[in-house]
Amino acid sequence: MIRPHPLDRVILRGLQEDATQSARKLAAGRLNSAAIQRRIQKLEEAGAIRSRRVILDREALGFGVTVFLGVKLATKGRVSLDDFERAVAAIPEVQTVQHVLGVYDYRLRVVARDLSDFERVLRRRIMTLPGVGQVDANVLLSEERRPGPI
Amino acid sequence: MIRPHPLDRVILRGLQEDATQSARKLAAGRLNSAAIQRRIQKLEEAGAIRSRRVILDREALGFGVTVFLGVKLATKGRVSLDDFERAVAAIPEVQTVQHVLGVYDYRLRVVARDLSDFERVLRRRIMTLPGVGQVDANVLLSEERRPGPI
DNA sequence: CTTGAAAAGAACTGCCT
DNA sequence: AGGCAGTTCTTTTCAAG
Repeated sequence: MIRPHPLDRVILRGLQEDATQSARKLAAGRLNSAAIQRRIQKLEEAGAIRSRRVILDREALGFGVTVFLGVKLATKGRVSLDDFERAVAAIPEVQTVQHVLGVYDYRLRVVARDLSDFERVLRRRIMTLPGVGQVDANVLLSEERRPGPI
Repeated sequence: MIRPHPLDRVILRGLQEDATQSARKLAAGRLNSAAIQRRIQKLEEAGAIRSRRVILDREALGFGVTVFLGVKLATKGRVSLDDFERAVAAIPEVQTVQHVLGVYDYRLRVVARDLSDFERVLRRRIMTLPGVGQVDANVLLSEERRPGPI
């Protein structure tokens, strides 16, 4: 397990907010940019940083509807989990697949152009998935991502 | 609304997987790096790209437990929504706050070091939030993020 | 583990097609 | 809008404290 140095925590927090920040800005006078650079590299090698990605604005791109689906499977053998996951992977509108333990078996983040587009996805793609039992839905109104603990 | 050029779709898809990719790699022989560069800048100005962030490996950092909470409020006036959101914002373990319409009123992504740490957060932090009614939980087993439609 | 400098690479700009 | 070339900034590497 990685126990990040206090300086590393500052770096990780900064990169979480904006990954384009140069090492020089992250240093902010406290340290040399090369030192920060080395710390970032160490963190990446140690696996603390999983990936660097762009977050798209789906609404600006014409996908104004985001819905979270909670799925309960009707049949839960190992094969049915594999089948379900394989079939879900073929649906382009599904942005995230989470295998969970609790009220649901799977949670899906689904994006669509509008509600009627979402209905199409739900009827043709989701409800026809192998092994699907009950499906609950929540429509996203607003979302705030926060740094979380480090 | 932004209607991205086919080339832009390729670029956005690439940047979603790995935002460190240089324009040269994204071009991949098809185009000049400067052309890609300009397209990326246009996309950023148009608001297609919301932000660039690092995704941390919480497990590697000692936060092995991720739980999704579905929260139903007991009282749902405008004031209680504001109160709830303000109070939630003060909990460092809460990584995401989603205001939703459907089965729940709010969905929270909560990270903790282990299950007993999570119990502490749940009892001391979540259940004491103003206006909280019923709380459902799902423990994350595995997660797959996919590109989604563009 | 930090510094400072030098080398390599990527991003941005103007001009041309 | 794509290509080319020059400038600037960032990352990377390395010797040294």
